[in-house]
Formats: sequence, structure tokens, C-alpha cells
Amino acid sequence: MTQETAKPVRAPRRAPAVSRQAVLDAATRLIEEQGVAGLSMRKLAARLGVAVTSIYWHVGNREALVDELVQEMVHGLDTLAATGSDPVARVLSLATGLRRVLREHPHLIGLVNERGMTPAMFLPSQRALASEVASAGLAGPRAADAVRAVQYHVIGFVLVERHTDRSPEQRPSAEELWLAEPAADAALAGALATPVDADRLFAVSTEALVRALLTKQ
Amino acid sequence: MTQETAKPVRAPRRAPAVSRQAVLDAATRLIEEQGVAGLSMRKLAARLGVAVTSIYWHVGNREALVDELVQEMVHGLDTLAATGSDPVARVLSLATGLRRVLREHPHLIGLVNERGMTPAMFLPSQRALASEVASAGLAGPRAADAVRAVQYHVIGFVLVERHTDRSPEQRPSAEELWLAEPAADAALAGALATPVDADRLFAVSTEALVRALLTKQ
DNA sequence: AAGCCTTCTGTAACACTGTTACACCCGCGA
DNA sequence: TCGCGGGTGTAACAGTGTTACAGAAGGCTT
Repeated sequence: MTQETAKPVRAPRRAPAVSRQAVLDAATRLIEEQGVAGLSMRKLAARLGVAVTSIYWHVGNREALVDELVQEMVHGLDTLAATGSDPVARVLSLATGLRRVLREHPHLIGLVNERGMTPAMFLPSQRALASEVASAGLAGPRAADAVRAVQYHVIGFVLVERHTDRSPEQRPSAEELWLAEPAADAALAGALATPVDADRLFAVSTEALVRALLTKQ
Repeated sequence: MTQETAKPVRAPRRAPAVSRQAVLDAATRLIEEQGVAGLSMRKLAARLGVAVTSIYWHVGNREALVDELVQEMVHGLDTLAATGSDPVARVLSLATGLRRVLREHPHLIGLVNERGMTPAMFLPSQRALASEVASAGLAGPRAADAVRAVQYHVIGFVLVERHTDRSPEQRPSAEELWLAEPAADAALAGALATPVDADRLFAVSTEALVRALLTKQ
């Protein structure tokens, strides 16, 4: 299929018009510009000034192409490390680090999840999380729950905010709806009529979750 | 466009081959069977024994069709009510109710989020959540944070588990990877090598989050 | 030198998608 | 009887992923 199956490393006969990496890079750019739906093999070929079949020769097919991009992103999560003094702070640092990396690839994060690669993606950080959770005094199933709860919370949060961010105009925005009807607690209604501050909400909710998980019992 | 614009209610000249509702129902069935990607206008027309243009006449276009389905689901969330005695239990009942309804429409939940309709979808339950949070003693921005944190947590959890469930074979499953390398805490590693019990994980993480949010300070 | 083999690219097609311009039927009101 | 308008059908357009097939061009063996 691809040129990786060549057993003896031999100099290329002719200067290739495109390389596998060039295709991946162009695909990444295309996705960043137009979203995943905007990634078409023909557009990719046109942008590289090459016929469609060349793309197929280099990366197999569209599915494999996207898989490759996903893999690249997953490997970007390998370097996460905890910082801070107490376990809660260290787990929080991991969580915010995860969110930061995930938000750098807003288009790919959904793909990772759709491909069921969430566990694989989280494995490196899962080790780090497990280590911190263990040093916080948790063990066995309870510790595993804590690790997974943090993982689900972080990626779930990013999945939600990914689309909440970029919704240009909500049909009836939650803000309007809260202001339209009088509620019992005016202060609460006013607060809920405010646009979501994702950074703060993530900090608040994650800290609450982590603190509760680590100090439970 | 559609037949809804007929001002005087007049008996149909001829018995229509399909109705708008029949199209919506068939689309729902098609999506449940083959996923959102399996919903094509031609398949829909063929299943109804009708030409493609009839579908367009009744529902406009594919986007509008899906929007309609999403709206139907959103309205399914109107009837959620809290049960239980203390605020924590009542909020948890809302959260589990939300998750239950969302899981009944696994294919649509992603669409709702992609369309940026998550706020609108959650508005009814948001009122209920706000009421419970207020009666727990929280007010103003802090209460709003609690409400939104629960929302993000629930929908994020469902978004994650939606695809974690049905991944047939993970490339390297997290289970294998944990068993392959020896870890510091054998019990933790063993627990993490176990498949995720989503129901239990949801209960544990949500209770931890809610309890922390409601008793903060 | 001749031929082959591998790598890489291009042409052209297939089946599929959403969408629409257009013609047609047919029952009701005038 | 005529027209109108709701509802349907035919056929096309452009776009998609994918592939069978035909080349080109350099290194290898004979």
C-alpha cells in the first residue's frame, strides 16, 4: 500500500511530487480552515497540485488519513506532567493541561472520541493521574473511579465547550430566555443570563470534583 | 415552501403519498438503524416509496429535517422533575434523569451539541437545577456556576460514553496496556484494567461533583 | 544495452450524496 | 370549462470517496 512497506531502504527513483508528511500537513491545514467536513481528497490534491490518486497512494484513504492525524494528536498528550505541591493541585494541573492541549486541536478532539480512541488518548495522562490519586491516599477501585471521573469530566467539558464557543447566534439564547421570565432568585437568573466563562467554569467544576474525589471519606 | 403555509384549512385535493410526520418518523428510524451518516434523502424516499422531491417538499432540506428531529428531542426534556428529600438527592435525580433521556437518543445528542443547541436543550432542566441549587443555600454567580457545572458534566459524560460504549475493539485497549506494564499500585492498575462501568462511574462522579458544589464554603 | 521491477502519478470512470429546475397530475373554486 | 395550487415525478448538476488502469522514470539484474 504505502511506501512504508518497502523493505530495502532505497533512494527514490524520481523526486516525488508529494510526500506522506506533506499530505498530512496539508490535511491538517485544511481541517483547521474548513473543519473536518471541509477535508476532501480532491481539495487536498488540488491544494498540493497533484492528482487524487497520489493522495491515496500515500495515505491509503480518507479514514486512514484522519486516523493518522488523530494519532499525531494523541502523541501530543504524552508529555503532560503534574506540577504543584499537594495532590489536589497536581491533579488539577493535569486536568488543565489536558484541556489546554485538547483545545489546541478543536477539530480533532471530536474525531478522537468518535473513533473510540478516548482511552488510548488518555492513557499517558491516566498514568500520571493514577500516580497522583494513589499518593493522595486512594487505592483500588475507588482510586480508579477518581481517575476515570476526572478524565470523563475533562474531555466531556471540552466536547461541550467546543460547540458552545462557536455557536454564532443561538435560536433563543439562554441569556434571553432567562431575562424574559422572572425567576425566584433574581441574582441567580442574572448570573445565568450571563455568557458562560468557560475557563472559570472549568476551574470551578474541576476543582470541586477533584477535591470531593480525593477527600472522600 | 411546506404545506404549513396554507392559510385556509382546506381538505387535500388528493390523498398525499406521505405526510410531514411520516417523513420525520422514517428519518428517526433510519437514524436509529444506521446512524446519522446513514440518513440520506434518497434512502428516505425509497423507504417511503416516494420520489426524493416529495421529501424536499415536506421538510425543506436535510438540514431542516435534522433540525426538526433535534427539536422533538429537546422538547422531550421538558418534563424532567426532581425527586428526593435533600437538595443533593434532588439535583442528582435531575442529573440521572437527564442522562437517561439523552441516552435514549444516542444519535441525536451529538447533533444537538453540534448545532450549538445545548443551552436551549438544557433550559428546562436548568430551571429545575437552579431552583434546587437555590434551595440548597447558594445564590448569585456561585449558584450559576453550580448549575452550569452539573449541566456540562452530564452532557459531557454522555458525549464521552456514547462512543466509549460502542467501540468494538480498541486498538490497544486501556485494559491491555495497564496489564502490560507493572505499575506502582497493583490494585489500582487492576481496577483500571477493568472495563468502565458507566452507570457506576456516572453515579460516583456526579455525586462527588454535586456534593462539593452544594456544600462549598 | 535490454529488460524488468518498483515507485509514483495521471485519466477516467463508478456509485453515491444533497439539491433543484421543470413538467405533470388532479381536485377544488370560479 | 378554466385556472390555480398542492403534491409528485424525471432528470439533471455538482460534489463526494474510491478504484481500475495506464503510464512515466529511475535502479536492478541479465
